[in-house]
Amino acid sequence: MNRFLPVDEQMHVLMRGVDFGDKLTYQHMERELRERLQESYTADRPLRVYCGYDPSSPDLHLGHTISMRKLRQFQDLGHTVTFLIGTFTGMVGDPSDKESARRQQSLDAALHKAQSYAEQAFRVLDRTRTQIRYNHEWLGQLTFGDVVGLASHFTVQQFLARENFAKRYERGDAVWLHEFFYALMQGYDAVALETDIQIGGTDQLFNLMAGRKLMEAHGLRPQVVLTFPILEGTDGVLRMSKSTGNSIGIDEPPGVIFTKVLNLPDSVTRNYADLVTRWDPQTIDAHFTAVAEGQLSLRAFKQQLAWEIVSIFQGDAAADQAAEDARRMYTGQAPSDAPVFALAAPLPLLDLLLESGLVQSKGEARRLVEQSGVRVDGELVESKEWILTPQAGERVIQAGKRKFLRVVPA
RNA sequence: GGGCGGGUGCCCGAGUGGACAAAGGGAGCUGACUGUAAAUCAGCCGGCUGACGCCUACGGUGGUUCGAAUCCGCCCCCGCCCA
Repeated sequence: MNRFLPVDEQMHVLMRGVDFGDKLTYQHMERELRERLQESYTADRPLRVYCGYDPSSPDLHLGHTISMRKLRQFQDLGHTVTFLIGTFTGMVGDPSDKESARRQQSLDAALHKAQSYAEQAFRVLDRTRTQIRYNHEWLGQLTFGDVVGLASHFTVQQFLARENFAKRYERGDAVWLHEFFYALMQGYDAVALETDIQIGGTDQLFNLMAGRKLMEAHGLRPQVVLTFPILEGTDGVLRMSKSTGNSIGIDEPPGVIFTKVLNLPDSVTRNYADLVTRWDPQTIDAHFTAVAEGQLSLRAFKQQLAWEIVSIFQGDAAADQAAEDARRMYTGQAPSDAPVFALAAPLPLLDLLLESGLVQSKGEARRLVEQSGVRVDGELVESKEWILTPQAGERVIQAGKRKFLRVVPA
């Protein structure tokens, strides 16, 4: 009795969403994947699959989860998955997605962020079947001679052909030598892990291919690479990234995730539905057809999308609560997770806003009132002189559209 | 090592002795409109203050001056080019 599903069934699951810029590459990789799966099936040996994540921020966001969900599929099909944390590569910073050089960080800083990465990863991955590795373990061991050896497999022209480097080079901006090393490092990860398959975003193709080249140079069979589309950020313009402030973290409060999804530009809803949800392509098509034909409002669809996304990472109950809170906020009521402020003695409203953290300074509080942005129990505050006195029951302060505070007697 | 150009508020960027908390843009915030979106319009956008005003701020430091982001000395950092 074989523990693996038939190759065709595995292929059906695994190739879903795969995206290469080039048709020929797609065909090659599809063929190679099929071969490997067949060998795995015949030999009853699981494939080694990995994806690397650089800890540039302490939190994983939806963009990370695309490849993670693919890893999960490999796990569910019985293969061996390595969640690789780029503690070493993270110090250098991947230049792939940047037109300007990224700032470097220390190993300590990278390790610190790696901790929460590993923990958050299990919102998607199966903890019992995941190996977590850190690439400083082997990259930190390489000698200068080793590095020269790795570098000798590439030409400067190959790097300068990359659009991001070419642009900077033409503009006269700095292209640092160590940025070239990034691809070597990631490529060497594949060597060190002796991997069968590496997955990543479409922007990672060059780095993944570098892995193939280096594996061959080390007498290993080159890995199969699979790339997937990039998730747009909440601004609908740039790719999702914590540093550009357009990300949705999977560990954020459910209500925050929910409203962030609701507020996505219409233009990216398809991108999110395709890449983040658990829905199959037919379901997604059906939804968008319904929207196009006016049977489903895009707004209602976004509600479903938001619920789905919260549910994936935090469960159905959290999603239900987030949906309810979104509705309450829309009608001017405090959401369930609004902070509570215990009022012991009479306090000017401006001070209350400041002390509760709703605003950053008293000037901001003043401005907010002047601009008709503050309500107490739904009633617009027109005077900056308001003083709140403790009284029985809960009162709701609203500052702007989104910030709520519940005031209760101390 | 040499030549040249830079370091300004969250970001970009103007400003070369007073009218500068510092043009303009972006981001952000509030309001109107709207679909809880986008776009658009209006306002706000260092801190304290009811306000006058005060404090902090233009890489660091020390000067010149009634007065400096602006001038001078020293220091730190960065970019391009040449070697």
